[in-house]
Amino acid sequence: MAAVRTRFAPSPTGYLHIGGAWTAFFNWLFARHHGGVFILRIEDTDRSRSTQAYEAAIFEDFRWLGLGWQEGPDVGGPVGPYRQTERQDLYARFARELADRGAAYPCYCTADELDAERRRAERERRPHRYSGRCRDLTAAQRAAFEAAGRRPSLRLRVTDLAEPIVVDDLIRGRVVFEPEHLDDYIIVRSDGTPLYNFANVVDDHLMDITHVIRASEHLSNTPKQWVMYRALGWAPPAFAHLPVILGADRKKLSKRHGDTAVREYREQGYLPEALLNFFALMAWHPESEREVYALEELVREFRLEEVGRASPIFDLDKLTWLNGVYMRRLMGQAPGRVVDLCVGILQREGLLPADPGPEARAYLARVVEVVGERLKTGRDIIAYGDFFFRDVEYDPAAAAVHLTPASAPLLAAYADALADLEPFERGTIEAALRGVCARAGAEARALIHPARVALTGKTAGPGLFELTEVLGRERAVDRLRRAAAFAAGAVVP
RNA sequence: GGCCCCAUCGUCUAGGGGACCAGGACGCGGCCCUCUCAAGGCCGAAACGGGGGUUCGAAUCCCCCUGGGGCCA
Repeated sequence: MAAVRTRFAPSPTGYLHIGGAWTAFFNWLFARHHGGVFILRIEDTDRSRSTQAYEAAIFEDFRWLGLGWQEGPDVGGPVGPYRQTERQDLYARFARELADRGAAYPCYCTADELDAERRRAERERRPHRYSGRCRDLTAAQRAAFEAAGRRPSLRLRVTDLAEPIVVDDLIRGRVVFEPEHLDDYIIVRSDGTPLYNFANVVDDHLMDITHVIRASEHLSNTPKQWVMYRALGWAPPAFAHLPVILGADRKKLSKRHGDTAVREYREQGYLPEALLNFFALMAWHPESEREVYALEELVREFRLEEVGRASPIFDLDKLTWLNGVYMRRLMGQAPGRVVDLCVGILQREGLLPADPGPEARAYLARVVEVVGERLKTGRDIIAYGDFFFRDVEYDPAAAAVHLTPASAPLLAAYADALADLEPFERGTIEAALRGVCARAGAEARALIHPARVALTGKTAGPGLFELTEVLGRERAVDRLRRAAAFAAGAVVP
C-alpha cells in the first residue's frame, strides 16, 4: 500500500473548533501511526467569510496543540498550492473536461425556476430532485439562453446511474446509497466558483489523499463525491466517518453550548497535552484502563477501526479533571510552564502588567509554588490567588462567620506578633500564630480561619502560613489590622 | 418531509456468544487525612431502551419498534 496521506481542510471563517481539532487529531494520529503524511489544506472558496486573520489563527492553534503538518499553505509541498483560492485554474480545467465529455452540462435554470420546482415537489409531497430540464438542450436552445443573458451553472450528469453506491467506510462498515435519491447536482456556480463536492474531490485526488477521515456530517456527501470520482475516472480514497461531537443537549456542539474554540480553552489556561489526551478518549480508548496517555502511546496504539460510531458528548468536567492531572504533573516537572500559563491569565485580568519584570515573575513563581497544586486550569489562579495581586475583598458569608467581635482581639494580637517576627517564614509564622492562641487560651482554629479571611477574603485557598510568607510582612500585618478593626465592628473601607 | 447514521451507569468508555448478578474513569454521596480548599486514600449509589427471534447459552448475532443525531430540503 502506498504511504498514508491524510488531510484536514478547514475553512478560515472562524477559530479552530473543538470538533475540527478532534477530527484533525485523528487524521494526524492515523498518519503518524502509519508513518505517513498529514496535510493542511485551506478551503477558502467562500471569500465573503474567509479571512487571512482566521487562517493565521488556525495555524497558530494547531501549533499550540503541537500538531504539525508536513504539507500546507505555509510550508508548501509537492502537490500544492494548498489554498483553494489558488487552485481555481485546476477546478476550471476539470470542469471543462467534464463538460467537453458531456459528463457535465450547463444549466440555465434561474433560482426562481428551481425554487418553483422545489415548491411543487413539496406540494405533491414527494422528495425534490432536479427535474433535469437542461440536460438535453440543443445547441440552439443554449444559444438562446446565452443571448438572453443567462449565465449557466454546471451540473454533473448522474441520474442515469443504475446500481447502488456502496461505500465501505473504515468506521461505519458498508453503507449503501440508492441511486434514485441522487440528482444532477451543481458543481460550478454560474459565477464560476466550484462547489464543495467538486473542489473537494479534485483536491483530494490531486493531493493523493489515501484516507479521507472526516466527521460523519459529510457521510451524505459521500455518494455525490463517489459519483464525481467515477465521472473523472479516478479511484476514490478510503473513507472513515467519525461521529459528531455533541453538546449536553445532544445537539451538534456549537456556540450555545459554551466555548467551542480551541483558542478559548487556551485562554482559560488549559494545556494542549491535556486537550489532546482528552480528544483521544472521545469515541476511542487505548487498550489499558488508564485515562492518562503520552502522545507517543496514542500514536502507537491508534487504530481507526476501533473508533466508535456513536456520537460522544463533550464532557467539560472530565477535560478539566484531566487538565488538573497534567497541571499537577507540570508542577513537579516544569513549574515554569505553569507560571507562563498564569502570566497570560493575570494580564488579561488586569492583575499583572503587560511586561512583568524579573521581580514580578519571581513573585509569581512563589505564588504558583504555593497555589499550584490546586490549579486545575490556569484560570484557577484567579479563584485561588487573586489576593496576591490586589486588595482583599471579604466574601460576605466568610466575613459574617469569621470576622466577628470575638476574633478581633486575636487578629490584633496576631498582627502585633507578625510585625516584629524574625525571620518571616512559614515555620516561624505558624509558631507565632499558635503562640498568640496559647496566650489567649484559644484554639488555633479560632484564629486560623479569621486570619485566612483577613488575608485572602475567602475561606478556601492555599495553606495559611505559606500564603502569609509569600504575601510578606507588610501586607499581612496591614490586612490583619484592617480585619481586626472590621471584626470589632468598625466600618473599614 | 427525504436520505443516512447511531443506541452499555448522568457523562466518556471496556465489552466483539459462556471469563459479566457488566470493568475503568469523570461527576455525585459518605468516611479518612487536614488550618480551609484542592489533591490523595477507602467505601457507595449508578447502565446493557423495548419486543421478537437465532442458540444449550446472549450486552455481544438477526429483525421490528422506540428514541437520539447528522445531512439535504
